[in-house]
Parts: sequence; structure tokens; C-alpha cells
Amino acid sequence: MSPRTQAARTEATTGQLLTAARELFGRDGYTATSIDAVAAAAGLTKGAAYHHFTTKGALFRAVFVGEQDRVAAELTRTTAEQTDPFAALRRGCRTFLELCLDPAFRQIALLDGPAVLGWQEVRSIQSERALRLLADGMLVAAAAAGEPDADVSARSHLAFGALCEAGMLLARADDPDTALLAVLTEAERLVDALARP
Amino acid sequence: MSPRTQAARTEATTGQLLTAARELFGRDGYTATSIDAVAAAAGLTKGAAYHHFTTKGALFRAVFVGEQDRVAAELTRTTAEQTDPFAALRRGCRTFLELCLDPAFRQIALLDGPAVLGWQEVRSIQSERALRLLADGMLVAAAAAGEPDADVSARSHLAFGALCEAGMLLARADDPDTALLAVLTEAERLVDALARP
DNA sequence: ACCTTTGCATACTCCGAGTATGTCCTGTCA
DNA sequence: TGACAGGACATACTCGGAGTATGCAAAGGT
Repeated sequence: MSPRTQAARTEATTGQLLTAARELFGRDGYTATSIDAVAAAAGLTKGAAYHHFTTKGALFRAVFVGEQDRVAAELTRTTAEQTDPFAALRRGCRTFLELCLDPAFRQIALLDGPAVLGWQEVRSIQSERALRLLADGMLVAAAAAGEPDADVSARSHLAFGALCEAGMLLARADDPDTALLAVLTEAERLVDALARP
Repeated sequence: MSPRTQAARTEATTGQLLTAARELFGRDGYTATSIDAVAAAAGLTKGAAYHHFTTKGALFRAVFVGEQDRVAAELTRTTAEQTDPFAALRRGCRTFLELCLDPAFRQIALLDGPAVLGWQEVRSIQSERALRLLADGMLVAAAAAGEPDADVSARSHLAFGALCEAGMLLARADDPDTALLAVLTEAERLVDALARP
């Protein structure tokens, strides 16, 4: 069971650490989660965690980046088949909100992320992922609407902020599906309105 | 100098604690600020702080509520003279973004607030303040646009999220004024588009 | 077969949140 | 006006968790 090579060992342990960390950070939040608890949940000790991650914040950052990667992957996957740029934007909204149905995702990506990593850091991580996809989509939409070189930078940021808030609105809902529908229509309206100049 | 009556004493000390806390929380962030540091900055000791606030989170909550009160007061003040509902909404955007020019405000209200207090708590505090004002404004605007009983609840939340993100966009700006203008036009566009059905 | 490097554990230090306790001041009632 | 009850604040703790130092065993090169 235990891997022979060093590279395989590190990959296995970091993987277990990240899985456990995502679990605990997502359930209890960043500050309420100790490194000891994460290591124990991964069947390891604190020493292993600090061997692979310089600090607690670094471990969280890795988890956060993992979530952002998932978001970007899901977005590219679900919007790939959309031909109409506005339909693609709406589909992206739906995909993002569906991810936000997971409380752990909300806790990590929307609540703790900015506070722990700082705004600049979070932005720079997202700028290469979901935010880039959103900006690209809005650029295409603006071009289709007759304004080829619109400045979509600020615009996509505002839309992203609105979507994050929309995602948090799903938290208190008794029935996720109906709540998703209600919020989704408003979100689509907003993005639609923003995308056309 | 030292006040005679007990009520005056508590008010003076809590006031000093709140002032110092707003200063340090706003500059260094919540986790990087210790109760000792706040008490020392207020010319007191930890004991005084814990006498008036049950926990560090409670102290932060008081600071946070104070900021939200300021926001609501500024909003009502600046939008009072606006007769056109859409103009009032635009004026509200400007007021909020001007408040966001203060890094301490951004740190407390936008970054640490949700992570420390939790989303539900932050929302319930804002629901009686800025969020209520925004929803009211959007309701009036919707009525003026011919849809008297629109459901502005989700809509105002999304707009609020967009405005918060807009406020954070002001952080990295070299020249605050021009950045404010650039973001403001986009924000006004968004709120305008959202407010009309 | 050595020797170095790397993965991980154990055993610390240190700082900060929260608690216990003591002291002084204030307001009240005799 | 003088004792006493309660509130304001300080000092002296405890305790948990982040980060560090050190030790040891498994890998991998020579």
C-alpha cells in the first residue's frame, strides 16, 4: 500500500492533507480548524503538514486554488457547447450557482478566501480562472451586441461580485432547487443587462 | 478629566475601545489584531475590554455595526434631496463607493466582516440598514418604471454584492478619484439596469 | 554498502484568547 | 456620613494552537 518512490509519497500525503483540509475548512471555517485536526483527519501529524506547507495560510491557499480550478473546469465544460454568447453567459451563471449550493465551497471560496488570503491575492488567483472566463464571455457578448472593444474589466468584476452574493443567498434556502431557480433568473437578468452595452 | 458617574465612565471607555479597535482592525485586520493591542491603544488593559465585550468577536461586531450605521446615515443624508428615484440610486452608489475609498472601511466591512461574523449575521445587520435603503430605493424605482410590486429582495442583494466588489476595486488604484469615476459609471449602469424591470 | 537527502514524527517554544481574582470607585440607604 | 453592595478596571493566571527544533527511518545516488 505505501508507495515506494518519494514523489509518489509526497503526492499521496499532500493529497490526503488537501482532502482533509478542504473537508474541515469547508465545514468549520478557517480559524476554527487547527493544523493538528487536519493532519489527524489525514492520518498524519502536524510535522507532515508543515513539511509540505510552510504555514496554515499556505495550506488554505492550496485548497482555495483547488476550488478555483474546479470552478474554471466546470465553467469551460458546461459552456463549451453554447454557441450564442449570451446563452453561454447564462449557462455560466447556472454552473457557478450550482457549485455554490455546496456549503463547503461557499465557506472556502466566498467567506474565508478573501479574509485569509487578502483581496489582491484572491483576485490574482481568479484572474487566471473564472474571472478570465467571465471577462472573455462578456467581451464576446459585447462584440455580438455591436461594441467590439468595450472595457469589460470592471464590468466583469461587478458581475462576479453579484454572482458571489447570489451564491451566498442560496445558503438559507430550505429547498435548494427552487432557491436556485429564483436567484438564477435574477442573476441571468443582471448579467444579460451588463453584457449588452 | 475622569468622569464622575458610572454611565459616563462606561461610555467613555467603550468609546475609546471602539475607536482604537476600529483603527487597528481597519489597519491590520481582525486576526492580526490582539485584544491587548486594542486595549493598550485605548490606554487600558485587557480586563477593561473583556468587562465591556464578552469576546473579541463581540468587540469586532460593535465596530462593524458602527460602520454600517455610518453607511446608512451617509446614504440617507446624501439621497434625501434626490427626487428622481433613479438619480437617488445613482447617488447612493456614489456615496457607498466614496466610503469604500477608506482602506479601513474596506477591511472591516467587506473583508473581515463576513468571515468573522458569518454571512447570516452580516446580512441581518445590513438588512436593517444599507440593504433596506437599497431595497426601498429599488422598489420605488420599479414602481416609477411601471412595475409597482416587483420582488426587489434578491435584486437588491445582487446589486449590493456588485457594489461591494466595486468598492474593493478601488483598493489598488493609484489615483482614487479617477478610479472612483471609472468604477462609478459601471456601477451606475448596473444598478440602473437592475432597477428597471 | 556507505552517505546524503527527503518524509515524517515527537517534543518543544511562544503568543494570544479567555478566566479568576483582587482592588478601587460609585451610588445607595441607614 | 458612613458602611455596604455592585460595577469598573487591573493583575495574574490557564490553555490551546501556530510555528520551530530535533530526531529517525526510508529513498536514492555513488
